[in-house]
Amino acid sequence: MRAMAEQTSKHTHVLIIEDQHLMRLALIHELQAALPASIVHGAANITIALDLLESHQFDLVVIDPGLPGYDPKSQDDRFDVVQVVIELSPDAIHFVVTGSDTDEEWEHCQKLGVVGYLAKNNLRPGALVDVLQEVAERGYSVRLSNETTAPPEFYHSGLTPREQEILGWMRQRPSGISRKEIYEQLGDRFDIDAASAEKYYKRARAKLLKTGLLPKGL
Amino acid sequence: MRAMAEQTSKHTHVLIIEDQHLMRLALIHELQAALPASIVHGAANITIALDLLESHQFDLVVIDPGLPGYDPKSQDDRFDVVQVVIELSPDAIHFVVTGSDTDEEWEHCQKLGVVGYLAKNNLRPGALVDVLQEVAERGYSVRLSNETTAPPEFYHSGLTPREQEILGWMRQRPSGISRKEIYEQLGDRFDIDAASAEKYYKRARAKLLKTGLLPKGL
DNA sequence: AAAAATAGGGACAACCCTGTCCCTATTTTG
DNA sequence: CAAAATAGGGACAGGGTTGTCCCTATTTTT
Repeated sequence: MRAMAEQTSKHTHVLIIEDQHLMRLALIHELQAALPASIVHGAANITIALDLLESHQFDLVVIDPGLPGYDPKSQDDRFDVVQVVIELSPDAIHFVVTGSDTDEEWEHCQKLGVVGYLAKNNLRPGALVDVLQEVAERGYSVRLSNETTAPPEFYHSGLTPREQEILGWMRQRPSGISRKEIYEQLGDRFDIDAASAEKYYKRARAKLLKTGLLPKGL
Repeated sequence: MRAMAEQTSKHTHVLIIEDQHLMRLALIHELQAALPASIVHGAANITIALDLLESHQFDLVVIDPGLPGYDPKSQDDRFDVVQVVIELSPDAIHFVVTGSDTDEEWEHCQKLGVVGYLAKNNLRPGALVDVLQEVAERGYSVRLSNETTAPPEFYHSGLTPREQEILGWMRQRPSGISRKEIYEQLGDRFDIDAASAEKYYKRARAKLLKTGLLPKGL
């Protein structure tokens, strides 16, 4: 009485192949945020990945070719992983995520069937929605390594995520822009009232003041 | 009227230097979980890091030596980053987190003053508490790369974190162990009632059944 | 066959986060 | 000076998560 049609649901089935545990978890979270109705599987090594590929059918597979057991300096080894995975999931679309990206590797991966090539370096929270959309529109998406000018981050254990987020944006306020304008931008961005954004900022500020520590830019 | 004593609070001040955004975020979360009363700063590149090191005093600095602008194949470049950071924060303890660890690099880092050397490969969620304790007890902690036998992971967008967690543990149940025993272990581990753990598992199961998808091991 | 384990629920309080609205001083800007 | 912006709050509803307790069938074990 086994159910034959296991892929009847409307969910997107995703597989993440990545040996760094924290990165794999982060990618899983990113994927779930980008694809609200999704089921995401994680594989820490190629053995598990092959098992899952044989027993499930995926719509999207994300591969980090830098797996243990393969020589990280050997391009052939890296491509082997990608090629095997693609052969086992011919109907899925495939992304490669890597810490050491090169233009040549992307070109080679593209020939193997990869449509997304993303440097870990250039993969920010929330960026996957853009990547997915770009793939849908243009057929591929490439984000090579990029020395970013990200502002310093500040995390206080007493703040809620919203407060953290609002505070992060406020700390990037360019001179000449009033806070009020930021509140409006934030309200627009998060689809909340500007007054609410203001409230969050004030509460965050109050918390930091109480503990005697708020960053320079207020 | 500037406040001179900025480090009066009881909080632990942490700096994470890591160029991969998702990994940096993950490390920040891990640190906040491991050090409940902590203030964590993140730096995506060495420039920001140096700025922060000059303007703040840290208790713990976590460094990924594989920063852009440095030749990843050059050991000298990697050590340079570590050395400069240590010189600018002589009172802090220093961890190195890297995707490409070697025994020799650890030995060299140790001479520079590093007390924690962790392969990203071998850094699981929650592991930092153990690392911190080991450092406190033995003075150092090393976790070199390790081809782990992690079980496959399964994430469904409709499950709460607790349900996700309980389900993850339940899926690893060895044969011969009853679910009830797992409930008791979980209750012990999360400091909740075994009955609550059972409840979470059942609810998770119900949700998966409703969408027509539950992993093989029930 | 009796006992234990399991499936599949309902009800409920407590808590936190979110989001909205409203208020008054004080400071800065035009 | 007058107007706008900012600091620093209070109150409150709604929602989700957590955690506890309780219930009845069905299945498995002993």
